[in-house]
Amino acid sequence: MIKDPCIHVAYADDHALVRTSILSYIQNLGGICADIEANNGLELIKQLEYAAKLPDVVMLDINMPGMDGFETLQYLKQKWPHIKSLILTAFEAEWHLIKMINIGANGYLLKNCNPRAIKQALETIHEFGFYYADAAEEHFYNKVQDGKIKLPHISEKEMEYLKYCPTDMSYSQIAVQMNTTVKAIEGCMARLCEKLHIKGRIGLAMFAIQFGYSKIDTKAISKIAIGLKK
Amino acid sequence: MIKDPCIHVAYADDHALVRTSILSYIQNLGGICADIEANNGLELIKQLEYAAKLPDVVMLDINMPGMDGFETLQYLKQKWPHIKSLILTAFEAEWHLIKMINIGANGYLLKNCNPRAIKQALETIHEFGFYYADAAEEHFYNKVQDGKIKLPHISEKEMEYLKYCPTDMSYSQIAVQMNTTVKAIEGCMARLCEKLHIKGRIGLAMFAIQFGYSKIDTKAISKIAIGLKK
DNA sequence: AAAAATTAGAGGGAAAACCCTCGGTTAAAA
DNA sequence: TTTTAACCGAGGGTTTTCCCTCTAATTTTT
Repeated sequence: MIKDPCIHVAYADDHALVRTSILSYIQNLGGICADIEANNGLELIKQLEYAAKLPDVVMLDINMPGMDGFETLQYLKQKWPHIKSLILTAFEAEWHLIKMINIGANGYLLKNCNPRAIKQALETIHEFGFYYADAAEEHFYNKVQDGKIKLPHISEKEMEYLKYCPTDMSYSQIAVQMNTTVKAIEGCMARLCEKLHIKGRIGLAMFAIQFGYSKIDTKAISKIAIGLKK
Repeated sequence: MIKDPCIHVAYADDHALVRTSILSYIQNLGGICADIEANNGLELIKQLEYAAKLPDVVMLDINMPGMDGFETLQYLKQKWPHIKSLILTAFEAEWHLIKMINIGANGYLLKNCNPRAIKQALETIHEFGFYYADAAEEHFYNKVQDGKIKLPHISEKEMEYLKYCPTDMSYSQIAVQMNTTVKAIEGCMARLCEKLHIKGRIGLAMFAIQFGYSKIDTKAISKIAIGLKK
């Protein structure tokens, strides 16, 4: 059997223009072959199931509609543990990085990185199984792996509260939705504030938005603010 | 003089990997020549000032550190009115679109568009001065131009309030920062709610974040939530 | 099985945010 | 110029949120 000199990659990102461009860019750099691209995690998984040849490395965006990067990586690691992964994301948040390391990401790259870094990342991951941008990141990675840096655990109720948090609903309305009492919501909120070292509902709302516990419909809020219906 | 068959473009986007990839992609499509790229508006303008030849079309991202797409376009239209512009943004918000049309953008394209659309957009803008993705967008564009769709006016005080809105500061603290009283803040908030058809401070906070009236430091909130210092 | 920790929820009081009305000022329009 | 309209801020009352304490249930450790 002849050794394939090419690293085969797949890439899931909802920004088609960005996705196609990046794939075309890295293919032009040579040594890399882009076989599969998808708009979100679910699409990617479907394609992998029917693929003649699984990719060596999967590149994943975090924010995607339908199935996001976290869920997708979780599924991939469970179904095809040997496939390597590179997270490609737009914003710098240790929360995301830690979460991804815990799930088992093999590399993590920001979209504002030096363009040449992506080829190196893919090659390093393919060869050694890991990619660090620098020594500091490697140090951080090791600490997370050793359990020295942990994400606070967020319970089901708390997640549900976070979902309603960046909303114009009052606690009594949220209580109805969550089938509980105002007092329960207040407790939920107080505990979250404590474990996240965040002060007040607005802070929690920002947290929820930034880290994907809640989404806001940009398009809708835009229309409301302009005064168009719906 | 020989006619230059190539459309010269410049592109400002803080995501270097995305920027380089997209420029490389469109150059490969042919007929387009990428001369200048920058991390933000200020960098772009500096480069344009010393450029031997100004580009035909400038592509702009909206969210950029330092100088964002709005400020940049405003400056460009005032200094070099003949340069055409194409806004390239990740998220769909009529608010942004209207603002850009008002400033004088020649085209507006989402990053999740069909990759081929970008070449067409650049060519159409270069030739005719405008690009619409479809008839609906053209219709919308005309309505904005005719003043049939307007953005509510936001006063200085209101903008300042919006800046502090997605914050854990209480109104009394904000009042100190803004050198005014709690009552003034409350009035400010009530008027904003009315003109934006938004209910409550949290809603306004979401609005402020989404439309660039305030920024949150993702990195900082992430560290706080994990419990690391700073 | 006892002890400790985690999670959930209630009470009550203090503080902050919200709502409605109104007067005064400035700026634009008739 | 008179009228309109937008902007800013105050008063006062209501609702919501926040904070502190305490109890109960469940889970984990020892």
